[in-house]
Amino acid sequence: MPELPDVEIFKKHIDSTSLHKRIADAEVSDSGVLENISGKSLEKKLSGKVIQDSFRHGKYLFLKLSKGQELSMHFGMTGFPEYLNKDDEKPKHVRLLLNFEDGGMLAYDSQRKLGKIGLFENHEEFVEVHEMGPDALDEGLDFESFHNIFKENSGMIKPALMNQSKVAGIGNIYADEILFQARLHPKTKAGKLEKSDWEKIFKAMKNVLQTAIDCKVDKSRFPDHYILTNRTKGADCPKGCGDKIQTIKVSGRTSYYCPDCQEKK
DNA sequence: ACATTGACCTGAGAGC
DNA sequence: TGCTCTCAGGTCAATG
Repeated sequence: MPELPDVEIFKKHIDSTSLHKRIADAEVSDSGVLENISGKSLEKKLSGKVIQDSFRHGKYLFLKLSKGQELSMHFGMTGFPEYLNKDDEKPKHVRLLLNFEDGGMLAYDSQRKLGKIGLFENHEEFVEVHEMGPDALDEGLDFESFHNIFKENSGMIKPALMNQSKVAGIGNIYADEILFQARLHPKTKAGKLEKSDWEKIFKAMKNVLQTAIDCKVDKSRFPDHYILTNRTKGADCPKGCGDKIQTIKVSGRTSYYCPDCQEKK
């Protein structure tokens, strides 16, 4: 589930519950999710630190700790953070637990362990090392720079949008939504797109991602004309064109689209 | 350079 | 109820 809007909601959750709290101690219950550090050493580095700030870049979240370093969190397909009060029941697959001095806790849960936690100097360095593109909602990412990133691309549009080294934050669900709103078939070759198509994609990208955040990624709040509210094969096209939603594999991932609204170029 | 496939992990849901 | 099969919102490496 965690694409850019989900992670932004995670960030807000952490900001409102865990910011400025001091970690009394940390428990790594599965070091399989650690990226560049051992469980013991991460526990040691975390204890006594205060979470001073948080940042998001694409699907990654960073917690800035007192005395420097930042804890990076990626959530894979099934991960999420959850703040807990003393007697709250813990989620099922906690891999890292931060115990705050005040008795509260911040859990990092990841059922499938596809996410990663690490400790880095700062998120700017992290983004560089991982060769990530600009965040999709970065205000500095205007249409010109967006167009420049993609215009030479020769592959299909959907995998290009999901490529984190071009623009960071878009995954399978939101790529489908962006292309549905821009009325472009997911297999369209990027090279065939005109500037006006890129403008549509750019607008749809900013709009869809921001809307998802404003809706707190709660499906029931999304606009009716969004495809992700009824991601079902054979469902009626939410634009009311009369056609039915179909699925197709695009670079290994299932894509939902409307054959009538999203004609292939 | 790009597309495709499988691997990484685990669990939910469908079908029998 | 229990078994097997398929699928899942992410990424990475290997192969064609």
